[in-house]
Amino acid sequence: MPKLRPDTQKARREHILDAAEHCFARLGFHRTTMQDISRAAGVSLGALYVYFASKEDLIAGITGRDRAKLAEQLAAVSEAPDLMAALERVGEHYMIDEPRHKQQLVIDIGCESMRDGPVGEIFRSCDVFVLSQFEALFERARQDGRIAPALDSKTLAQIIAVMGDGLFWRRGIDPGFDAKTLVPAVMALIRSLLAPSDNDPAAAETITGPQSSDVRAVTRSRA
Amino acid sequence: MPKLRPDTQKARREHILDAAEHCFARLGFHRTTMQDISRAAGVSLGALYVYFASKEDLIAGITGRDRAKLAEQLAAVSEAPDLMAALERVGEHYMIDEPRHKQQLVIDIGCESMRDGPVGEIFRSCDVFVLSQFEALFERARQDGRIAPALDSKTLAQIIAVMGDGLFWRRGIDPGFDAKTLVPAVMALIRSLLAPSDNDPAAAETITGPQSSDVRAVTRSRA
Amino acid sequence: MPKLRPDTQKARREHILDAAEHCFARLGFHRTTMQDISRAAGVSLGALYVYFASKEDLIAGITGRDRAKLAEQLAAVSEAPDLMAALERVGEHYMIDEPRHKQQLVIDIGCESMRDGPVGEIFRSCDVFVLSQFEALFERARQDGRIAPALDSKTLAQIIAVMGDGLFWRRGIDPGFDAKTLVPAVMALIRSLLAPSDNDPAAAETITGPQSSDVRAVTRSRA
Amino acid sequence: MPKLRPDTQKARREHILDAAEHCFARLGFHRTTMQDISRAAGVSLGALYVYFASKEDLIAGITGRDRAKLAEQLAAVSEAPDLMAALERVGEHYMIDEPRHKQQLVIDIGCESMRDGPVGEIFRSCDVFVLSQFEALFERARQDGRIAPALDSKTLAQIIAVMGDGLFWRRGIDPGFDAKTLVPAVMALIRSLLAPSDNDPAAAETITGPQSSDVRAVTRSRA
DNA sequence: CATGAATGAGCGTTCATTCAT
DNA sequence: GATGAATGAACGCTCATTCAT
Repeated sequence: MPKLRPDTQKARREHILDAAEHCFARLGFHRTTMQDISRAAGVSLGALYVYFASKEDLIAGITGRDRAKLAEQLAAVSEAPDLMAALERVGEHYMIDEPRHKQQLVIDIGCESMRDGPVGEIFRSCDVFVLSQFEALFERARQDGRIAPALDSKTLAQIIAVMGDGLFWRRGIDPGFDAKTLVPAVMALIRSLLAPSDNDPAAAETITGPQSSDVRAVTRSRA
Repeated sequence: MPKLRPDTQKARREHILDAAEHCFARLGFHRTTMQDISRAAGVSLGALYVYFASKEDLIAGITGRDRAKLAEQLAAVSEAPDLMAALERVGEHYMIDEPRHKQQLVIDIGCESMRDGPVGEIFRSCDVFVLSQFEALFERARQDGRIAPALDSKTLAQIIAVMGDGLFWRRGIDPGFDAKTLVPAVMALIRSLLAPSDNDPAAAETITGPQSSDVRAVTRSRA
Repeated sequence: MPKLRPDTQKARREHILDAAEHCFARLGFHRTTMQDISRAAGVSLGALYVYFASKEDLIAGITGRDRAKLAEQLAAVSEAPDLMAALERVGEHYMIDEPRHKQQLVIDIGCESMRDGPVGEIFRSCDVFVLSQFEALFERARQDGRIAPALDSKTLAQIIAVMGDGLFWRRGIDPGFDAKTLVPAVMALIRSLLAPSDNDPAAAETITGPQSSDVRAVTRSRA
Repeated sequence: MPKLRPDTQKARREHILDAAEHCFARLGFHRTTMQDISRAAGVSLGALYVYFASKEDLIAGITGRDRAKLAEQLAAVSEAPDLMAALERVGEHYMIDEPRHKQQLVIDIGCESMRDGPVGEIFRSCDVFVLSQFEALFERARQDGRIAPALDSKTLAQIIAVMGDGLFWRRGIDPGFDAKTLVPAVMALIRSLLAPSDNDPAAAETITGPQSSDVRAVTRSRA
């Protein structure tokens, strides 16, 4: 069995990562055994260790993959003509399209990252990256005159993180979580923070007026 | 040997719970061994099992205690003359006064609660309780004319939970978390959602203008 | 099961050490599993770890026990009226009375000690101890006029070690090893090095004369 | 694909054996993995198994090579005009010129040879061969009148082995081993055993007096 | 012949839980 | 009631060896 073609290797790695993600999401990091993952991936235990040096390395792989995906999405938001609409799409993607166990996985990894170790380092670096991406995004938007927030970009990024993570957490933790209601409500909140003016010079009025009507619309849709 | 007096039993239980809380907060649930806890409590391993049937029972106990405490605080908020000020005090208590360990403990417990089992049940029942308390609180405030929110009380309660849990999560997860800036900012957001009319019947319009001044006020008040 | 009496604990430790010694001697350190030892000791795997923290700790225990025993023997030699006779008794004890697998065990431990680690440290400290004991023994004997060696005590101790270890090694390694012949022959060599005068002022003559006759006696006994 | 030329095969074998020797010497037999060796040899894992059937087969190969080398040296000693000088050169070669690694390797192999298996067989056959070579050597020297030992040749060979192996062992095991002092001292002992008469027919009497001067002579000659 | 990915039994060690004292 | 020694299944991980390519 000579050297595998790099793309075959890559594919196998991804396949194992998928299996691991699935197991971790269902059972949690600690309850999942390497056997579980190897079985789920249809691969021998030894083969697992050919691709990943340790259980933690699997988490690192999953986190890295997620970061790459989020980076792409953030880049797309950054270039979108309508900032809020793009942001909303990202929010809906994560909170509605994706299965709930993805959130649970992120929570598990975050939980694991609290006591330091390699997982913590990776998770933190990913977090710093996302925060700085958001900050840059808002800074650019502000300079382009597309938003007129009262808060500085860094704080803005942090509040977004608080709300995004809050949604993540609640979706993972609360079986009664109502994404359809809460995501738009949070988005309206974000909109009020950013005070976006998009292409509309009358934007100043969208802050109170339309925003509250948005909120009401959401409320009505629940009725 | 006669049965221990009930209050001695109770005290011993509390003492063990304290030790367990300490260990879980420092090491996390999975890394803490029953030996660790028995040692920290100055109690034999066997005695531990007299008071708690299993490791999970210990988290259940901790969660229950926390619930009682939060219920008390919520009751106090409910009876406070100034709703927002009371809410702010609760927020500051959890996010600033309490050590970071406590957040990490809650995150750990929440994480554990995701896969069903006794911990999940307790945690969820606690969550439902808090949510309903908040809902009732807002409903009463609305009927008293103290707030004039655009959203229904249930959604309001859920958004508060999202933001509260978001703060909890970020404080536990992010070593660079800046509570002094973020807690007031989130409080201002909540104020804008509730549109409290405590002293001002025109509160509904304070979303942008007054909101930002609110933020500044809060920030100033902490300096 | 309350605290075991210290002597019961000690006895259990010794019992496990015996079992481990037996296994290591038969199979070697690396081929012996903790299961093997626990089975041989009639103890559960977990109980093994109550008494010894690791596999290496077992080696440490065995080595420590051996050192204590040798220290006793050396002390006895030191106080014996007839130095050479006492030395010979020690040599015969180790090379003839004790089963061959004791040598093999020592060789195994020494082998393990070469690449550093905790085993190496223990083994080396034991070696230094024995060497210094020998040196002190010879120094005292020289000052008492009981021996008149041409070499200094330190070198003497080292040569004794070379010959003692050589005998150990060969007994462990060579199934055809003839202790009955070689131990006396080596003892005669040691005698020639020490030039003992015991209580006999005519000792100078015992160096060549009796020594060679000793050697011949040994040779004859093999015929 | 045609079979490789026999000398290419031979060269590859030697090359792998070199790499294995290096790894074993540094890490020990058990800590060295087949991967280590294949990497050190710059050869694929599969290729390793083309040349050597197993890990044990590698030690067997190394041992065999050593035997051939020692046999050559012994033959040279046998033909040397000055027996003791030749013996001394061999001793100095092994104990001083060669790196300590080599001793450790031999000890490792000997250790491995204790529990039977192919390694034991090879090692033992090598040992028997060396012993018999020594015996023949001494027998011839005695008949030629070059030595006049008090012991028979077989015992002589065995004592030489004890002392040689003792030096090997101590050099491998003891970081404080002082070859410069001990090798000459042991050589003087051997000289006293052999009672060589090369230049001096009165050699038989040199056991104490001349012996010590011999020791000094050897020591001086190295200064 | 050469390759190196794949295998899987087996290792040392941990720890929630039990129960004889 | 209290003790802590004992249990043993289960864990993450290794590595000699094989064999499809």
